[in-house]
Amino acid sequence: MAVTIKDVAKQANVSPATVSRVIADNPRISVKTKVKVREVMKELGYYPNFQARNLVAKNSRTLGVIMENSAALAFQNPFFPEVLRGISTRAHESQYGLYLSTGATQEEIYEEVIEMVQGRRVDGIVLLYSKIGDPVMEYLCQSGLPFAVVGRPYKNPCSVTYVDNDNINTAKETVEYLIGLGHRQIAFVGGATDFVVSLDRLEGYKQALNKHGILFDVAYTVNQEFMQGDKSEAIRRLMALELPPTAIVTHDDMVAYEVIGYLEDLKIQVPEDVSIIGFNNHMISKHLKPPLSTVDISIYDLGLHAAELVVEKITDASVPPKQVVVPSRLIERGSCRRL
Amino acid sequence: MAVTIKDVAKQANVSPATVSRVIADNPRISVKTKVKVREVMKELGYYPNFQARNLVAKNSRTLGVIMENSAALAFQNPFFPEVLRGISTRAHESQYGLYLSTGATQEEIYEEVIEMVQGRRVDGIVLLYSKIGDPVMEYLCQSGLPFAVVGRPYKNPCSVTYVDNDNINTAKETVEYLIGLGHRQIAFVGGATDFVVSLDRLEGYKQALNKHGILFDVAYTVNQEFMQGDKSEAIRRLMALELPPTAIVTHDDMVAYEVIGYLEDLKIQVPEDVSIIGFNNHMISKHLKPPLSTVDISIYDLGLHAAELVVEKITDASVPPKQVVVPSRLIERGSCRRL
DNA sequence: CTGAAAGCGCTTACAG
DNA sequence: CTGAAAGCGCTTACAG
Repeated sequence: MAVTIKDVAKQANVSPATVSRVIADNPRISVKTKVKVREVMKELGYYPNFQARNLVAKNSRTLGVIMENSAALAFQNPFFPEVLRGISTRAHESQYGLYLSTGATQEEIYEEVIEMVQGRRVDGIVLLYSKIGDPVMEYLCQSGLPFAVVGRPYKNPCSVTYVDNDNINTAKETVEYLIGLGHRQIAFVGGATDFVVSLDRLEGYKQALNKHGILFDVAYTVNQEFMQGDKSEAIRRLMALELPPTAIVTHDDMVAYEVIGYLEDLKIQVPEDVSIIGFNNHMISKHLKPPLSTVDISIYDLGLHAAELVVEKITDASVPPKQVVVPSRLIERGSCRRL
Repeated sequence: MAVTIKDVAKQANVSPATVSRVIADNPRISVKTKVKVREVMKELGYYPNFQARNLVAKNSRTLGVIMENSAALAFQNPFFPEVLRGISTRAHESQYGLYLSTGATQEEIYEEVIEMVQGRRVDGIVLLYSKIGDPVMEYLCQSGLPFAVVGRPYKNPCSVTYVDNDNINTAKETVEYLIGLGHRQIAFVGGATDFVVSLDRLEGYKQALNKHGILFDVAYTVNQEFMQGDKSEAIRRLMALELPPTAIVTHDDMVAYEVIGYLEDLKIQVPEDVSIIGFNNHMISKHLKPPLSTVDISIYDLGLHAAELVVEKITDASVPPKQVVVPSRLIERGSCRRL
């Protein structure tokens, strides 16, 4: 049997209440008593039982982290580990633990989140994605539990606390960079269309084209869901257009390299024939061939701020919803060329 | 205030004990009562409080997952997300939650683990690494809590439950594959030397050389710590040997590509001048140039089995320590050539 | 088949 | 400065 507060109390000749106060470092307890109790605690190897403590404290000092477990994609992508590292670091600073969702489908996740919240398993939640019509976010909103989203919510963004890049402008500037290099036929390979980040980047892409008098044409866009089918076929189709793209923006570095692979199959060289640009600045991208121009979106900071916001909200329920914009920046390397 | 068992009891005109039994689906409760109580639970939106339930049940239905958060490396590497996906899947099947360590240093992790265990936060633990002289594993051993390690323990492996590849033989076969292609000068770029996996693979490397009458020479080995210094310099030195390697085995695909990058800086081509082989079969490796020959170590299965073993041990404390060997296989692609 | 009571290990007003 | 008592929300022998 584990040693409890009673064992310590008995051994130290004080009441359990006093031991509890020593643990909480209550200033009304004499230094002498504290020293003695702490000695006994060490001697017996006492550690507080979290379940008991949390039950009465009505908190858990735990943050729930909600992510999708389904797609191998979600995991292979460096986004998840890096954002988690940011969350983890910030949580550890404030002595919060991390509880991870394990569900694979949207339904499983939904059920899990409700259990976490209603079951008082977590004090707050970091939602690692923002998608359209997501019941999880809706539930979270009406639950009243502190939470922060990594990514802009689709509906009423002002009432939700979130961290995001300015994806619209980032995408816009990225496309304008290519336009500045003389490109006019620019393709866009985006992520799944139910993610807000995909919509935002597509919007930025459109805005850039529009600003420079280039007509938007869906034929130049490829989305992730489509790519789940036959990716190489999607690229083949793209390059078979009457005016094939001279530049391609992709939503992730690894996807960029995959596209480069398909282009090579078609004897199309990067950057000689086609320029390409990625997102996320994967650690390896600068070492690969060609070194990839990419947008660094500061994934670690996204996680750090999300955790920060949740902890703040837990600590002080009266803070209004906040939105943090994490800067992103274009890193020029060798995968784009001037026309 | 959240709705409790008492609220349900009152509304359903039964005692709290009965409600509790309905939750547990106790067969001694009449169907009629069950139906009524369940109705009320749904009506009031009742969810059990985990803290309370766990306190009396003396378990938490939670698995602790211990990993290192320090190195950006640990996270960028696809190993972590993929092994977590395996763990997550298996845990979810048995309705276990996942609690993640957040510590960055070995000391922080050590403290966290003790708190998790003594504080009854978790019912079992998956340790995601095995390193020499790790106080965490020693503590876990003597704690009596069910745990499983991903990776062979350095000391008394027979008394610890773990999952691993047969790293010695895998490395041996990998090197023999290169020897079979006519290579004699084979370099080895391994991970940090305090990880058992690194030792094992180095051992396999040595065994292969020895078996084929090739003298082992440390000059042909580069370890990760060394590489933390100046990686490109390490490769330069390697290639400046009197008999430079004609083949290089690296412990990770991404490291392999980084090495390839440094080789290219030296105007050395892969596979024309040097053959190279990776580990982990990163999703992107088949798309990159050159397509990388690599050892697929079934990371997902490593996680799946580790979780399986812990759950089994939790369910039945009497099961003896088990060791599961997950198969790995060499995937031949275009980065090696016959001499 | 169901209820009253005790208890899991802790915290926190309330007294003194 | 410290203790006795009540209670957090649940479960589980023990009765009946």
